[in-house]
Amino acid sequence: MPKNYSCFPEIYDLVQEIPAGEVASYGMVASLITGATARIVGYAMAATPSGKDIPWQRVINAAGKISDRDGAARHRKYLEQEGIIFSKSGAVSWATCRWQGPSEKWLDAHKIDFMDFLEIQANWPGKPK
DNA sequence: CTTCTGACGAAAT
DNA sequence: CATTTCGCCAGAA
Repeated sequence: MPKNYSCFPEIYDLVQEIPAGEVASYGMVASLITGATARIVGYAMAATPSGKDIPWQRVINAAGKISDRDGAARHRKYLEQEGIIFSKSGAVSWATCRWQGPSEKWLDAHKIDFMDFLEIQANWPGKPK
């Protein structure tokens, strides 16, 4: 497994914008960060520094499932404690708990035009009507 | 340079 | 739904 990517700090910064009770996919996070891909975000979560208040558990895969290896059960438990509901097949409902995106403050700080953001957001999973 | 390997994703079956 | 296939991309060996 790789070690350090230059975009990790930015990824962590964005993940901290996700509130309890909501979840995002690796791809969603990557879509807002230049140079990042869903895979890179996955690596970042695996290397999340402990004790820095980074809600890594709120980032799951595009299928709405936990794609963890060993700590899958623990991962799911954390989310359930935050109010996330899992279906019988083990997936969350994007329509009800999907993160809607970062604050405008974050977008501004990272120089992302709001209209561009809306375009990106429109392609996120489980498009809420 | 080549090959392998992922906390991934989308499309096809 | 679940599985398979292929695309993806930066490190490690």
